[in-house]
Amino acid sequence: MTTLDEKALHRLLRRGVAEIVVEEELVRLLKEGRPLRLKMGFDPSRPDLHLGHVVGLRKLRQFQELGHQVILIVGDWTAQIGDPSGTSATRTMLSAEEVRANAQTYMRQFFKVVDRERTETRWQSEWFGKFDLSKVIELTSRFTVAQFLAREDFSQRFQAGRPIAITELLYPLLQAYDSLEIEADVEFGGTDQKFNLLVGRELQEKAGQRPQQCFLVPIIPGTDGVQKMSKTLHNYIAGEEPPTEMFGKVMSLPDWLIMDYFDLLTDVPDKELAQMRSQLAGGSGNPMELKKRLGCEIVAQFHSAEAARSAQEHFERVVQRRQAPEEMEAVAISANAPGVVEYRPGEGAMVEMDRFLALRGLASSRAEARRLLSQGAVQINGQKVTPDSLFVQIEIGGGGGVRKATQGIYFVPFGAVLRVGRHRFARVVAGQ
RNA sequence: GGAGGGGUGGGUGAGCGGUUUAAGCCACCAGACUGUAAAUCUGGCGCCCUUAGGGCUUCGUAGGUUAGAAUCCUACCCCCUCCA
Repeated sequence: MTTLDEKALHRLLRRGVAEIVVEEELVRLLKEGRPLRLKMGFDPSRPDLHLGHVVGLRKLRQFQELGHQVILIVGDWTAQIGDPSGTSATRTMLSAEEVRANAQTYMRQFFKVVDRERTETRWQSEWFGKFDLSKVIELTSRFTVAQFLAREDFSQRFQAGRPIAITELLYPLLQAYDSLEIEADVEFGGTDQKFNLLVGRELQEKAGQRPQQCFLVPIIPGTDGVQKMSKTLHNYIAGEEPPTEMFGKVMSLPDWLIMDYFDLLTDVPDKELAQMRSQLAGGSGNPMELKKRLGCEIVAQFHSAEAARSAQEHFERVVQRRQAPEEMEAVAISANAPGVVEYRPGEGAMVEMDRFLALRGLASSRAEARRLLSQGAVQINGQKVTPDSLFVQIEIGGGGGVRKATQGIYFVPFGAVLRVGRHRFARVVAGQ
């Protein structure tokens, strides 16, 4: 066990913490000098892990560095109920294989942050698999409806006349029982988990166990800057994203989120954070530069420092200087491919651009391709394809079936870089 | 068991016989601008056909009434509330 000085304690219990119940007891536990059992649950119906979760995982990691033990609970039973915090549609039961696959996906990301050596993985089915009705009754008998209605989410819905499924009431109980089973000393969760964690605390106490401390971490806003990061709101940065995308998403964060992210998702020392804050406030710091640093810090955690560097280079090249990326997808043009009007071996081809873009997946439909063209979003070798040039009159075919096309025929040379919008690039190559 | 409310485009949420591919907002896409893929501004945002223009498809599902339906009728499915 590492000894605990005041500075370490401060870092552990102040930064990136929303609330601790009960803090004095946690401090006492930490000073006991034995490895604490830190509980963290995970819902295997949603294996994706994003930065919102990482806030808590980083905290677990910090505890591990002091010698404590993480117990990761795979919530294969609670997953079937659905977390009451949302609009909770009925969940479909997951097969054992699905749960296992999801758990693997999850852990692959989980252990990018948390130390595998100091983690024990437990499945709820270990204990709930042999739970019988008498135990359910015993468990439920320990709590009252009034207690549950104290929870804001439940009481609001109750008063608004919105439904609360019975199983939803069971959810916190099952989660609480997990704590009892593994004899958790501390349970971690976002502030929205407060109720659930408190139920665990209470259950342990009623069962004669030392009640767990509840460690609540802040919920971070998503890339929209307003709502909490979540998959359903499509405002998340996933742990599994490729470096360039992860970096790009960080750059697209609203500026006002920069410091929160630094605070909760990086190890940049408080002193530096304070500097950054004053820079931002005073207008002397460029938010873009800070965001680049943030992007690097985050990408490095999930990939590598090297990946972070090249992601930044990619950003500077493609976004800032508007140059083509080094690597891009190749699109082959052959003589009789759809959209090709005239094929010139060794040179390139005349193509109906809208059809071409749609068929090659560079636009989602022909209508979409037209929109992009008319908005000037398409470039060939850096040359903007202007709407005016849409109306080039060209004769197609020969002999009897002469057809006149008056729209969107362009010459695309082999080797050309095709750019659609800001993000999509392709290199044209000769095909069969 | 009884009474009632509701199912609309990725999300909210209007519309409640024609002027409706269906308001507004959000998300998203593009352009401009910029020290950022921030902010801001502008435009776009079902699909197909050859631009103009035309055609098709969409408002829980299936039928029906009508010159015409997201809007009316019938049946069915699903969701919710209240009383018991």
